[in-house]
Amino acid sequence: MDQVEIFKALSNKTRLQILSWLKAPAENFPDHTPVDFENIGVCVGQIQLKAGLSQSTISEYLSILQRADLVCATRVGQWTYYKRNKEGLENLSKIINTEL
Amino acid sequence: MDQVEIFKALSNKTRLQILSWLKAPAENFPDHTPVDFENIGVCVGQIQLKAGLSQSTISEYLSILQRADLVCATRVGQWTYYKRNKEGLENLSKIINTEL
DNA sequence: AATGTATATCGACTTTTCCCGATATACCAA
DNA sequence: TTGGTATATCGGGAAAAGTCGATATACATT
Repeated sequence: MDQVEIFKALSNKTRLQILSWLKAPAENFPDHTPVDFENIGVCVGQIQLKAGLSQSTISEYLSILQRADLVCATRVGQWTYYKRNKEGLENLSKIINTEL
Repeated sequence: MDQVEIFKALSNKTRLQILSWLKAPAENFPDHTPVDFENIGVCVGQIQLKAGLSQSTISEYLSILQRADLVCATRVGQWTYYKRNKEGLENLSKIINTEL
């Protein structure tokens, strides 16, 4: 993954918020249907509701975050659940600590 | 400093390169006039030469990095020397490790 | 098969970023 | 004070990102 694309993914207030929300899904999505979102994540609709932007925008934002390896997606039925990508975030941390 | 602005500053190939060059100025700017650039940094002209973009572009890029607290500037005579901002980079690392 | 719900993709418009050349400013040297 | 060098700022045109509504796709239910 191109480093620039990682930072581009993070240079948007809403996308940064999404990532921070996904760090603590239970606190940030208390109304989420009780699937095991600590493991599979939060569905697009809940994120959209919280973000207050259009469905299409949030869907695109999530795929930008996914392309940057910052979140990962799991499709279950008609829902797509997104959660933090731990490895991608650790990789980012390493980039900052060793290359910049 | 707004977090988004920090990531925006980093979402450009040239600006990322500048930051990585400034991590090891002695290796990356061997032709630099022997001022103590480990301490005060590298002047704009040398960075511009290495980046291969126009003077105005590099000057602007450096001020974007400075506004994001990623580099700091020292004016000496007609030169402005830029170096890494250690604190700003540590702060960024902390943001990623604790908030994302 | 028909309908309903969740998400993804498309087309368009607006705002922001990229990057330049030209000009301004600051400093130095003769 | 005149001219030279280094950097900063300004104005602009092209490209990319932000964001939407409309539409497509995928799946579930009847």
